[in-house]
Amino acid sequence: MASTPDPARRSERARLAVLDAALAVCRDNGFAQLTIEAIAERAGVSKKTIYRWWPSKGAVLLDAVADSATTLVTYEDTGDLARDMCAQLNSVVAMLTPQETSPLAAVIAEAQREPALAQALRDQMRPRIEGFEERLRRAQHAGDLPAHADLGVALDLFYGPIYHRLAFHFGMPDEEEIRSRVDHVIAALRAADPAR
Amino acid sequence: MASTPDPARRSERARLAVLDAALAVCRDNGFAQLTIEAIAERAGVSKKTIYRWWPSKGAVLLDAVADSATTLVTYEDTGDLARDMCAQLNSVVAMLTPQETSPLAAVIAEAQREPALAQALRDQMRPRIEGFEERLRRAQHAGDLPAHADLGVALDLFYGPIYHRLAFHFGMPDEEEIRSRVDHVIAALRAADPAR
Amino acid sequence: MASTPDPARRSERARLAVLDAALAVCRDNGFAQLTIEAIAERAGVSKKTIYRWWPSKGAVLLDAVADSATTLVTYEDTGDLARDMCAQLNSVVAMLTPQETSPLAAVIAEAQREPALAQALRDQMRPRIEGFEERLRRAQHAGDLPAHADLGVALDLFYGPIYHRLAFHFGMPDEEEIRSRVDHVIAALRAADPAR
Amino acid sequence: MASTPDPARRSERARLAVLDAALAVCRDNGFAQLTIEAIAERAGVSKKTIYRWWPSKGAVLLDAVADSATTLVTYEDTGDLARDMCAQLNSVVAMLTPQETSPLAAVIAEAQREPALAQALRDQMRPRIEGFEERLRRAQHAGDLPAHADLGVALDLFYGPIYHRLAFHFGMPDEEEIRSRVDHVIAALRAADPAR
DNA sequence: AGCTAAACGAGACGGTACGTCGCGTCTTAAT
DNA sequence: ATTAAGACGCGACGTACCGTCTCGTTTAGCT
Repeated sequence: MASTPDPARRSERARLAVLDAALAVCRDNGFAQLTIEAIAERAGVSKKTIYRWWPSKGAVLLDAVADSATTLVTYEDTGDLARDMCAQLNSVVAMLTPQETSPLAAVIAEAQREPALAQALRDQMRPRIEGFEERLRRAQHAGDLPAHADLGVALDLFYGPIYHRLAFHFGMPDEEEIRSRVDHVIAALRAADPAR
Repeated sequence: MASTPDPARRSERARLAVLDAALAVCRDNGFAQLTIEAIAERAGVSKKTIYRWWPSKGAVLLDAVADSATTLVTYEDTGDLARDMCAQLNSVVAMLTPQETSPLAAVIAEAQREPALAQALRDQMRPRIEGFEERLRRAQHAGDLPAHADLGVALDLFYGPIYHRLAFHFGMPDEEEIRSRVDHVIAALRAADPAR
Repeated sequence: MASTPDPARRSERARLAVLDAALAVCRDNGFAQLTIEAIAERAGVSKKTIYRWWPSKGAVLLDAVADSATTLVTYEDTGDLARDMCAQLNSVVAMLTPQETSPLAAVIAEAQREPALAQALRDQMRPRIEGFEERLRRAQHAGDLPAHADLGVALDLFYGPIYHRLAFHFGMPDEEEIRSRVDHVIAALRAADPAR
Repeated sequence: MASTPDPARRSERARLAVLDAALAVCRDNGFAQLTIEAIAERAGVSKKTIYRWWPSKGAVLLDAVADSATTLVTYEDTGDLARDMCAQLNSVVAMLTPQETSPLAAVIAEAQREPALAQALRDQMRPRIEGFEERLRRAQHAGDLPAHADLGVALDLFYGPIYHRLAFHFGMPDEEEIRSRVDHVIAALRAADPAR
């Protein structure tokens, strides 16, 4: 059995060239022009090499985005929850701006077509969500949030505005808008009564 | 010059067949199989006819979705804001379930590729948003929400969770989850202090 | 059932452009460069159009050769069998010269790889062989050949030298060589004793 | 400079495995499946090894065929020219049967695409042709053929029928057909008058 | 009611990208 | 240094849809 190639023989040069090219094509030519052939040509790599190591162009892009966004996994803790959340959300917004040429936006869009990519994207999100929850738990211990605050609700409400805007191309929220939404969400989490 | 066809001569039969076929293909075969050719074949219509009346397959789908979701424009007013919002959001969730074959989800996904479709989608959303804002203003007059509540924040926070889930295929929220998020948002809107 | 396209809708322009391009590419670039893509590009035609109407590149070439060699079907009858056979064989030799860029040689070579093409080639040869046999029968009636002369042997011996040379790239026979072989064959047919 | 490898270091095991595999793949899977990769896999040899020692897959096949047909170089001399020629031709026919999987037929077909292989094939044929001519010269000395018989004509006419059949897939001649053609050719060579 | 111009079905067309195959070159590790 | 293994850049393969374009054939609106 030899269905999957031997990773030991993999060319690091080709791998990096492909990931770079994927980001470059997306940034320069937009999502629509982002084809396997364009990536291959820009990377100076054969299509075969791409297909050997990635199942789809979405997977290439996901890898590329993941490589270029490792910082997002860790959540700062300045002691000011609102400030930390704003920093994090503004980083995400920056990655999604401009929406038409954002590799991350492209991955998300592609995931709507490819269930397999959606799965991979979700897997890749998991550590970030854990970082998020950890930060929130620290806030709970610090007394910034009540102990009973629902972290699932928090995740949806903190991140929801960004993806609501993304879905309908309403334009990404600016820093002020982020701030007001963060404040609302923190207020909600503090006000919520689990005994309702 | 006769670049645009005469709408008076338009075949209603063909129009309905196309819209039905678009929904049917999306539901039966999923987003990936949703091509103009598949719609044309299923509708028993020539591709030319589709291209004569719609600029793209996304536009067909948007029309089809709009036709099948006219009820969403108007917001109920039972006097209970939380209940009304839950009803509305549950309707949206129902339209997006299952995500893989939801025509609305497909339109949103397609809009990520086609800026023109994104524009059309936004235009088509406007009356719904106005309905939403109207309902919220009634809530303000009824004293359910403070007069200074930010309707933009409200829109993002009420709808955000759905599209956050959609983007990453986290699974649509169930009724209970909707309820808890709606409650949080209403609490946030009540708690927020504009003088901050 | 609609596996084969409707010939009534076929574009004559495209058909001729393809056949011309096939011959041109073969003549200009040689057999090795003769690809479907090269033909399509030269013809200003999409690959799909070629695949719609021909099963393989060999079939295209066979059609092109057949169109350009209709004259070979009919055998002259000047009353001089040797002269007529030489004329015919020299025509064939001309079609096979130079061997490296001869479309007919290419068809024959391709037929070695594609049994289906070999069949088509044989079918397309049949009327020529009938013309050959008819000419020989006239020679028999004219007393130029004995009545018992074996036409199968005649076919093999008249044409054999050309294809022997072709197979091993010995160089096509010139007119003098053709003449001597024709004379030998006629002598053989006259000398043969069926009662052996 | 070390462009050519050192033959002394050549692995005889690999060499034989490659030649065997070439014949085996040709016989088992036919000409179309006969690729360098298939040979390498079947031989348990790396592609690099093949490319180190042979310029092309045709060359491999030619070597393989030559190794397996050394007997054809020498012409028997039983004193009966017709019988000896029939024996020789029947041997060739046997090598070309069945045509679709005959390695020799494959070499000839391949030589139509690769001029370099055609040259090598011709070179490899030379000793056989010399054997042929020698046999014919003995026939001349024995009085079986006239002294002025044209050996070039003889070569074309004796071998021509086989390659005529091969080119058009008419089916190889059986022993009886070989016999009748040989008899005709001998008759022609005896009848020909060089003073014509 | 008949005429005529459009919209219609069908589907061929020139393209672009797809995902695959085999080529001939190359790199690596193990004899 | 040659070998087995196999990744690599390359280019052609045959396919799928795209959006455009004829074709006859309805069919709707005007005479």
